[in-house]
Amino acid sequence: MLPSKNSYTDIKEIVLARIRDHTWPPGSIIPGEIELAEEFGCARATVNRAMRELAEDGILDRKRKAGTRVNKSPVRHAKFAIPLVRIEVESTGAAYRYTLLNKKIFIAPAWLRARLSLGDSAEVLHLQCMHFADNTPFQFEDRWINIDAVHNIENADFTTIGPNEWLVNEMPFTDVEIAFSARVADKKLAEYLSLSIGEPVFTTERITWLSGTPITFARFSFGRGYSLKTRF
Amino acid sequence: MLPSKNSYTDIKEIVLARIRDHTWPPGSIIPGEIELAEEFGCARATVNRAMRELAEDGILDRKRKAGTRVNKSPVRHAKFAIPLVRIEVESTGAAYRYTLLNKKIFIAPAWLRARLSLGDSAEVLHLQCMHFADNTPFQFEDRWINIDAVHNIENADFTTIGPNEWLVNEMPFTDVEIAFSARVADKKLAEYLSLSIGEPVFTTERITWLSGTPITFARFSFGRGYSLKTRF
DNA sequence: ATATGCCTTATGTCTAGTCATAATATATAC
DNA sequence: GTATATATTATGACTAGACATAAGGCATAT
Repeated sequence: MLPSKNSYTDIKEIVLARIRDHTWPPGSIIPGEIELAEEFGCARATVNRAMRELAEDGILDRKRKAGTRVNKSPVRHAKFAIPLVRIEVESTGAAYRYTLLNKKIFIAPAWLRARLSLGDSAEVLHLQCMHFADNTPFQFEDRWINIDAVHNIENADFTTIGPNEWLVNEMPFTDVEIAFSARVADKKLAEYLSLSIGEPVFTTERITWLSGTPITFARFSFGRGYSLKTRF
Repeated sequence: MLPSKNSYTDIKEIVLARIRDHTWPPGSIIPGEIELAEEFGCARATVNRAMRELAEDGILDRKRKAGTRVNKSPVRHAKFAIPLVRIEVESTGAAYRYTLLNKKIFIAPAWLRARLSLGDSAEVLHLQCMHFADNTPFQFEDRWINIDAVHNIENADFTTIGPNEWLVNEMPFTDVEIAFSARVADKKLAEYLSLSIGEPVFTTERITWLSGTPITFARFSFGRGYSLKTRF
């Protein structure tokens, strides 16, 4: 029986403390919600919220009937904000500028069909564009859009607004896959980003789907020294 | 007045749909929880949960009294799992092997003191180690630990268990900063990771604190072709 | 021994309230 | 006009219940 004042954040703290001092060692099952609610002198819903959030953070593993366990390998979850490039640039105080380099409709190449599970003759809109911060190259965007899946695509000219921003506003999506990697600058990329050939380039790739239908594949290549940060 | 069956996920869907079809354009204020609860025929708590989760996802911006607004720049949040290297390697089916390369106590160098806000004569334990997947280099770990902040550090020899795994099990932390970037392989790194000098290396850096006290700084350099993926 | 279905149980979700708190808007005092 | 106190209001947190659902375990029939 603990003192009266117990919020769900307090409960989270207590549970975390018990995990850290090995009262509840990794892999062990912890008492049920009802029992904990009694111990903490609060409603089960309050315990539930605390436990749910700890499970979302990867600290606990919950299963109906099976109960709640302390996660064996403390997989931490880092949350990254994925803002629009424009916002990201503007938030540094720099002026944002956008340029469309290429825009053309293709039959999807084999590698793209494989990535997006597209049919043999699927048409895609291929766009290449640059995002600048105070006129220094910030990001090169290489994007393919599945034309069949995106309504209204013919009404977008992408000369003033980037495909990312357009899609975010016009096109809903349900699933996203993001990958981060380090790549080598080839001739084209070096030229666009004012790099030397062979320089490392921080790259993110994104695929989005709308309930199973692939919408778009995009590769973002960042300028020299870019670093994606998060704190939590 | 909508049909009866309304869960908080349904409400999220409806709200998202209204944002996407511009019923509630970006920046606009949306009806209060009580009003929405009436419309959807459910309790305010249910609307609250839907709205809270949408706010956590960066879709909405909520403030007491001010009300709930559609976020102007739809900042999406990507969640990455940060597992232990060992688990990451083992999950690919490969055999994990760990080697300690160096272990020595130093007076913290200036750049580290600046990063961790350490005093002039603070002592740090510097460790370098390798993580292998099936005997191919997977990750090089370069780690500095603030000795004053970590109890029991003298009892850890780090020959069989990596510092990351040891710290996760022994040392609580409250704040983490993670940065991702692409770097160039220098001579040492190329040697450790079986790369050529100048090759791009995917790098993550991590700093952790325990309620304001810096615990450790670590830089992880990954082998060729590594890519950090997430899906949500 | 094995497969099927039922029962139990812990979590998941929900309701209809209450009280708390932060931020705005308004009224008041100077 | 400006600063300060006050009322209002929307979200935040919580309670004590309820029913839903998934999954483990047990009993039964084959």
